[in-house]
Amino acid sequence: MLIGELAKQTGCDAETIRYYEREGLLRKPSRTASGYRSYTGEHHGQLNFVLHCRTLGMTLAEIRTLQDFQANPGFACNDVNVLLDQHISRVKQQIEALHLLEKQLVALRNRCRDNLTVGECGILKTLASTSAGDRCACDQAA
Amino acid sequence: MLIGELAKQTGCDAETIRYYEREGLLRKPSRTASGYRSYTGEHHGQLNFVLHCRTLGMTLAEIRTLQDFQANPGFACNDVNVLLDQHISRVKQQIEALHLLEKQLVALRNRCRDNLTVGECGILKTLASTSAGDRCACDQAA
DNA sequence: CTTGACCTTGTAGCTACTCCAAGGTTTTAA
DNA sequence: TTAAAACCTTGGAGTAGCTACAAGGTCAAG
Repeated sequence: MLIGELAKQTGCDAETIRYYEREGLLRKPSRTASGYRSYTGEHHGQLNFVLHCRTLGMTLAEIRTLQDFQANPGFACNDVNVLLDQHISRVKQQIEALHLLEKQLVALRNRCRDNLTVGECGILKTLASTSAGDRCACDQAA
Repeated sequence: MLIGELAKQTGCDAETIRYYEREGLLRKPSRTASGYRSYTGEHHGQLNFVLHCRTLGMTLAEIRTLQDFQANPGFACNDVNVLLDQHISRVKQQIEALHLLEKQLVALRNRCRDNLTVGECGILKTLASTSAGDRCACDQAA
């Protein structure tokens, strides 16, 4: 199977597949006589593992860690649980930060319900007037 | 005021201040005889505006747009409202995606409540077995 | 035998910084 | 007076996770 076919089957861009190979997340495939990458079902499975982890928001480093676990089936899987728990709590933090952010944005938005000029706009006034000390801890939110 | 002083007053790193200047978000300050940047209260206010927008998760491009509005006080501020509304709906989408993500992660985590070996771990099995077609639309979540 | 669809490598771009090196300036202390 | 510490300068590289492009090689169909 050439890279285009694997890309089609997995829904992953061919450039991204090459990128994952460079990053060591995908075993290097054999090559055809003309140098084209030639993939097997095993590569397909490995790529799906990576893609699945990515949709769950894991970083490439985390995925690499999970792959290391996979390579050592006899080890205790507690570390897998820990990794996942950390990831979950990170997601929870993000959600919380975004909720706070949303509240602030809606409050800001409510400062200009009318159709005024930019000079009178409560939103821009608020953004300009607030001092840096009032900034909240939601920097991580974005 | 030199850059270090402005950094201290605003809580913004000096390198970031120089970066904002390069990116056109901060007016270029005058220089001392020895070439040091010399800031005024106006710069202080402008930087605070940028920082405040950043804590609200706005991109630098959005902030530039808002600054353009500021420069034209006579214009209708409706576009400001639109920009903010778009930003709010983006944040809402992110929150939703993260909620979905969290649910999936917790479900995944529940596949291994015991202390098994990696080979028996339900988490890795699930991650490996799920096909790409099952991937959800939460890619934007991270 | 040429057109088009594929593949290759290498490099640069994206966001919003952050860090570093190599050097100039200013202040402070011995 | 001089030396060290604490500033400042520019330019360039690195971060994550791709994405896009250029310049070229390969292959099947018409």
